[in-house]
Amino acid sequence: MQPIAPSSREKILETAEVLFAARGFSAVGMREVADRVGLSKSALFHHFASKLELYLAVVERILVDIDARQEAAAQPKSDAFERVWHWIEVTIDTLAENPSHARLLLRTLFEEDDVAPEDEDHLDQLLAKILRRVGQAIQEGIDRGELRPVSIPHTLQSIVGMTVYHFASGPVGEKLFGDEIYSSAQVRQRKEEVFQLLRRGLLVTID
Amino acid sequence: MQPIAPSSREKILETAEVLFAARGFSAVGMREVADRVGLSKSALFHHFASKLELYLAVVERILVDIDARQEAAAQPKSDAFERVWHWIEVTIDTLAENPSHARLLLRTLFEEDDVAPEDEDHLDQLLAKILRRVGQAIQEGIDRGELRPVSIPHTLQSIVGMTVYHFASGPVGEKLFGDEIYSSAQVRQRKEEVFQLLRRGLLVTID
DNA sequence: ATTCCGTCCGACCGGTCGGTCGGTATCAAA
DNA sequence: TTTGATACCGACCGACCGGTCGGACGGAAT
Repeated sequence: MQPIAPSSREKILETAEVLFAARGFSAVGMREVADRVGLSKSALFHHFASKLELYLAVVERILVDIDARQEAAAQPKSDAFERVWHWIEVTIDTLAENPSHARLLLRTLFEEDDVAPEDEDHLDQLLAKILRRVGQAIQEGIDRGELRPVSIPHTLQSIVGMTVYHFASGPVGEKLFGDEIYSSAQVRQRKEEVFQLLRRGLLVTID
Repeated sequence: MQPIAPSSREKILETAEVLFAARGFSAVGMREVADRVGLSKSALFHHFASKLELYLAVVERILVDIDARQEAAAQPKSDAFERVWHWIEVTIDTLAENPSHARLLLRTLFEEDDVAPEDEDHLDQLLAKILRRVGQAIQEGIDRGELRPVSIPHTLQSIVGMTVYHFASGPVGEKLFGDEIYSSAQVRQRKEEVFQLLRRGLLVTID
């Protein structure tokens, strides 16, 4: 299913991502996507069999991107917390770079699945892979006595909440931070705040 | 605008809350709400001028409830962190009691406002009041030297992320916790995990 | 008995939704 | 030069959307 041609398909995906991220699946019409891309609505259905398929392709693209970025980030660290933090930092970077990722990700995390069983499974596996990577690092830290014996699922939820939600919180976030959530200074501070909170919260001994 | 009769209006609000929370504003039709309540669609428009007004009424109801619960929770605590934590605990209780609250709240937090300026302001003020209450308590703790000099907005975002997101995360949360997020045991553990993370993360000296 | 009002309904409106269909232009392989 | 596949379009479809309208029913006040 690759040789359909890259250019238009890619433009459709990018445009749809922004719209879906901003307003959600059902509030975005195929007509609107088509107009923004500069194609006819029929052309969209040439590239994607249905609206749902387009949506799933958008989500998968994001998950694959995050997974690849985490994978690419080498981790020669021996320190358990440093390894956990390294992955979190990479994820924060990708979320801060493109807010649409964060918003769309948050949607898929808490929205009821209207999804077909087949593709749902695929996306779930991608997501599980990303979470498992961080979860296992925490578990190893606990086993080695470096980290407190926290609940892995609960800690993952906290991490997701502190990262994905932060960069997805649109109007409210902008009200709290004055429209500068995504500025490099604010991103740096976000990292620092989360880092301190997690370090003190997770480590057994703080130096 | 009170003597419209409580019964039907209340049933509409409750039904709409569940639907809006599960699938969002645009994915829910007035016909569906009407059918679930057992009324005709026209009857809904008798009680609420438009779909948007119904949605705003649902959101306001939730915010007022949370605000009232926080207000009702007396806080004779002299300890700064205990006061902060007390409010967080109350909020966690209300979110855990009715998942629809958490989900709908999360939606309004990060979804773009399609809202009219007037009512938007009203809801924003309610939300700001709830956040300010916790924020000021943290600030006082910092001023008194009990809490680390953290960024108030960032800390608020972290708290929201750890509480609202957790109880709003539908399928993903259920996959992590085995369909028991809202069980009293899991809620208790959630409190404990968040408590430990915040206590160690915020306090200057941990005893 | 009449008036009035809150509550509710069925029928209907214009518009938009996701999706289909027949057809055209292009280009490469035969 | 024909064939076939890719990319695209305009016109169209049935279903459904939020919202309106005129009227029916019942109880309370006059």
